[in-house]
Amino acid sequence: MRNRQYIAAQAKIFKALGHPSRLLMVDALRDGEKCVCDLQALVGDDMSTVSRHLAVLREAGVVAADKRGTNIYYRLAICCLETFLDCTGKLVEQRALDQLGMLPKA
Amino acid sequence: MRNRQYIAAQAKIFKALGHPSRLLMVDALRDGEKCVCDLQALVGDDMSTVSRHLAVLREAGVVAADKRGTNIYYRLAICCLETFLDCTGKLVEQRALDQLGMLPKA
DNA sequence: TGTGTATTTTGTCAAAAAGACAAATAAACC
DNA sequence: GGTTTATTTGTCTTTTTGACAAAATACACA
Repeated sequence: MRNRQYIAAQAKIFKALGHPSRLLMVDALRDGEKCVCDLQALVGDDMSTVSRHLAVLREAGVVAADKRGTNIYYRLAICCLETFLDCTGKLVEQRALDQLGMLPKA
Repeated sequence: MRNRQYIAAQAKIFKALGHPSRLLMVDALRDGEKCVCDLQALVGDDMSTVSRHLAVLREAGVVAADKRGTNIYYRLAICCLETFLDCTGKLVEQRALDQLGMLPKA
């Protein structure tokens, strides 16, 4: 099923992951759920900015939240991230190595 | 290795995939390499727009290109896309179903 | 060499996203 | 009930992205 709407919804997921702060938070959530305050401390942005980023991730379906006590805890809602992050990580490393390999030419 | 630069480079990959036209092209490339003209026909955008999108994908390391004869052929440069697209696809489907389930409430 | 074809680059503009700050909300707890 | 704490929302400014058109490049081939 490769139609436009389907692709657009998938693109939304990728887009949500396509920001350093958001990816950093998502990456941290691999260790388990965290409250907004934890995530704020992690990325160091203004609280309102963090909240907005989290909203983007929620709307894309990447994370889910639930309130317990005083805090709101976020957790991953996407199961397969692990392998893909490993994969993109390898790609990043490979490209870094390739670029080192290119340097001698200059 | 979860540092900022590394995360940023990974975010760049996600960002590149986070556009409907780009994801559509990437998805099409799962079937094998295609020339720019094929991809342009596929997404239906202006040729210059397609070219820009391809540049984004290239710079993120998602695709690679080589010229043969008159045309430039693009292919996937990222191996693990298959499983992740299946996964995000399932997520999209699940969310669509969930939303249908929500409707009766309204 | 000249010509047509495929692709990329650049200019310009409109639209979307990010970030900062203040204000609002909500819920827990005294 | 009022205060504190955690989070979201409104609004504004700045930055980035995307689309289309026009110009430039590259290059195969007659």
